[in-house]
Amino acid sequence: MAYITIRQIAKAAGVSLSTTSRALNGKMDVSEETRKKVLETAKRLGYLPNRSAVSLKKQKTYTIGVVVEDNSNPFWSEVLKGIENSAREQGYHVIFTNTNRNYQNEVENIKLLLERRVDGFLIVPNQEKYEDLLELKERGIPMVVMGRHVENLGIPMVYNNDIKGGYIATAHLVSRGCRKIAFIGAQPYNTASIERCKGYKKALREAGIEIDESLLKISRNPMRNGAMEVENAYRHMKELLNESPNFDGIFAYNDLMAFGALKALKEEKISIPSQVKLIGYDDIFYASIVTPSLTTMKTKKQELGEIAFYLLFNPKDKIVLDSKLLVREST
Amino acid sequence: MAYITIRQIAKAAGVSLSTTSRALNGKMDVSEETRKKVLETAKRLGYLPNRSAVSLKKQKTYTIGVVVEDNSNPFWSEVLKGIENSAREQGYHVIFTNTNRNYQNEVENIKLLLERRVDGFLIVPNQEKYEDLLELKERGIPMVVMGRHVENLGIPMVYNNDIKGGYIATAHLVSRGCRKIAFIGAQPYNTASIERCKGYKKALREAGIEIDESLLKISRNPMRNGAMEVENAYRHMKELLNESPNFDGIFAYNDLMAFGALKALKEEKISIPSQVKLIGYDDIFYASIVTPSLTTMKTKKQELGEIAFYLLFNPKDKIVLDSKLLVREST
DNA sequence: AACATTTCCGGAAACGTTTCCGGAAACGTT
DNA sequence: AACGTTTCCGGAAACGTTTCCGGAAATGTT
Repeated sequence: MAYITIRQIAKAAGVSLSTTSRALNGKMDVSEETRKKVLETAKRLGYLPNRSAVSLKKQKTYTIGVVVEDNSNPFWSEVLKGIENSAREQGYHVIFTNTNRNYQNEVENIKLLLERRVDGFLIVPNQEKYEDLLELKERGIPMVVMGRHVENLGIPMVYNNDIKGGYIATAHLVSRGCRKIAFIGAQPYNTASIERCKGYKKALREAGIEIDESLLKISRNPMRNGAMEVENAYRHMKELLNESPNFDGIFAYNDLMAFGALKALKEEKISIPSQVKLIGYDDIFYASIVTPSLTTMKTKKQELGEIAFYLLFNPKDKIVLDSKLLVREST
Repeated sequence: MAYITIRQIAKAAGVSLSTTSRALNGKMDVSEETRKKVLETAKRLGYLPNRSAVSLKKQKTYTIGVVVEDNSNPFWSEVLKGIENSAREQGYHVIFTNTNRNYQNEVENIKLLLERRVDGFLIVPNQEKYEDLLELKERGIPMVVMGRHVENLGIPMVYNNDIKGGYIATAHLVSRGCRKIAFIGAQPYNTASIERCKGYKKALREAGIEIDESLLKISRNPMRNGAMEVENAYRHMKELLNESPNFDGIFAYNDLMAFGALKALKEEKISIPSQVKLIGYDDIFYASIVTPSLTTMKTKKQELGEIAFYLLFNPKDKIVLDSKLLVREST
C-alpha cells in the first residue's frame, strides 16, 4: 500500500539521505560500493520515486499538455499517437484535453494544465481569438501551435501547406475534366480551411475557370465532433443539390466532410466518379475503406505530432509540411 | 514567467500563510473580510495553485492513468472521451498510455504511472498474463478493467455481454437465412473475442447447425493498430475464400475486422448482402459510412468509459453492458 | 465583572525529493 | 612529515502546499 521513500532506503542501506539520492540519480560523488548497496536495496524494497516531490524540487514536471479540438477524430488520434511516442521516448507524459471547439473550454483547459505546471503546451487553437495563447507566451512557457497557420503571433507552429494542398487537389479535379467544382469548407475561422480554399481558387484561376460563389460552402454550424462534421457536409451537399446542382466535382475540407458529401450523393443516386468526382483531405484510415474509395491529399499525421513535440524544446518559427495526392476511385 | 506562490499572496494581503491557504480553500476558520481580501489579491496576482505541491502534501494527485491497447482505434477513442468527460467533471486529469498490445509496454506504463502516484488505473489488459494487475491490486490502488472479462482476479470490471452479443449477431444472420456462417476472431487470449465466439456457437447449436471448425478464424498475428486489424481480417477472408468458399454469412469480431472482410469480398466481386451477409461489432462511426453500410452490434462506448471511471471510486464486482443489434445494408 | 465559549489567526511541522556546502578521510607530492 | 588534492559523505535548506495546535480577541453567559 504505502510507497517506499528515499529515507527508508537510506536507513535500510545505512547511509544518509543525500547519498542515497545521489546514488539513485547517478551523480558522481558516491563510491561504487555504496552505490551498488543503495541501488540493490532500492530494488529490493520496490522503490518508485515520487514524481510530485521531484517536480516540486526541480521545478519541472516532465509532463506536457495537449489541447486539441476533438480527439475522437481519426486525424487527431494519429497526431496524438505521434506526440505520445515522442514524449515517451524522452521520458515525458502527456495530458491531453478536448475543447470541442469551444473557446471557453480552451481557456479552462489551459488554466488547469498551468496548475499542473506542464513543461510545455501543444495547442490547436480553434477560434479566431488568441488572447489565451499570447498570455501563455507572455509567461514564457514553451508552446507550439499544431495544424493551424497563425501569423504574427511569434509562436512556433507546425502545419500543412494547405494552399499548395488545396491547389493540387483542385488541379487534380480539373485534370480529370471537372469545370464546375464545389468547395465544402469548415468554419470561417479555421485557417486550414481558409488556405485550402485559397489553393482551390488559385487552381481555378490558372485553369481559366471563373469562381462561382454559389459553389462555396462554409460551415457556420458548430462541429463539436466528427459526426457533426459529416453531418454538416451532408447538409451542405443537400443544399447544393437543390440550389445549383450542375457541378461535376467536389473538394471537401477533409475526409470526414467528404464522407458526408458521399452519403448525400449516394442518396441522390449520383454516381461517383462518372457524374461527380470527389476529393477529400488528410487520408484518414477510412478513406481507403469507403466505397468508392476516396481520393485525398495524404497528410503527415504522426509526423505532425512528433515535430510539434520536437519544436517545443527546439523552437523554430515554423515548419510547413507537404501533403501528397493519393488517387483512388472517387476521381 | 515565474508563478505566484501562496506566500506572496500572504505578504501582499498582509495575512499569514496558513490563513491564506484556508481562505483559498474555503475552510471555515477565516472571517469573511479577510477571505475576500485574500481571494481578491490572489486573483489580482494571477495565482494558480501548484498541483505538485498539493499532491505531495495531500497524497493525492487528482490524476488517473489509462492503459489502453491502441488509442487510434475509434472504439477506444470513444471510450477515452467518456473517461475524460467524467474525469474533468470531478476535477481529475487523465494520463493515457498506449501498449500496442505488448505486455512489456503494459508493465512499463504502469510503473511510470505509479511514479506519478495516479489515484487510479483504468486498464485494458492485453495478454493472458495478469501478474502486473495483481501486483497493482496488492498495493491497494483503485483500478478497473475495461472491456475485458477476467474472472477470479477480484478486480472490478466493466465489459460487454459478449456472449449475448455474439448470440444475437449470429442469430440475426441465421434469421436472414444463413447456414454456413464464418467467425473472424481476434487473438486467442482476447476475452471479448472468446465470448463472442461462444455466443456464436450457442446460436448455431440452437438453430441446429453443426459447427464447422474450418469456418473459425482466430488471429495469431500481432495487431498493433487498427490498420493491422483490418489487414488480418482481410487475410483471413482470402484464406477462407480459398479453402472453403461455400459460406453465406460472416460474423466479424469487430467493425474494423468486418471492414477487412468487406474489402476482400469486394475484390472477389462477391455481392453483399445477396451472396454473403456480413455483421460486425461495436458500431464505430464508420460502420454507417461504408458501402454497403454495416450491420453491427452497437456497444456503449462513452458509457463504458464513464462507468469505468465511476467504478474506480465506487467499486463493484462488475458491470456488464448490453449491446444492441443495428441492422443496416450488409445483412 | 468574572468566566466560558466562539471566532479568527499565526507558527511550525510535514509531504519526498534535490542540492549546496562543509568536512573527514584517503591519497599523492615534495 | 607536512601539505595540497581528491574522493566520499552527511547536514540542512529549499521547493509550495496543508493542517495541527495553541493562543488572542471578541462575544456570550451568569
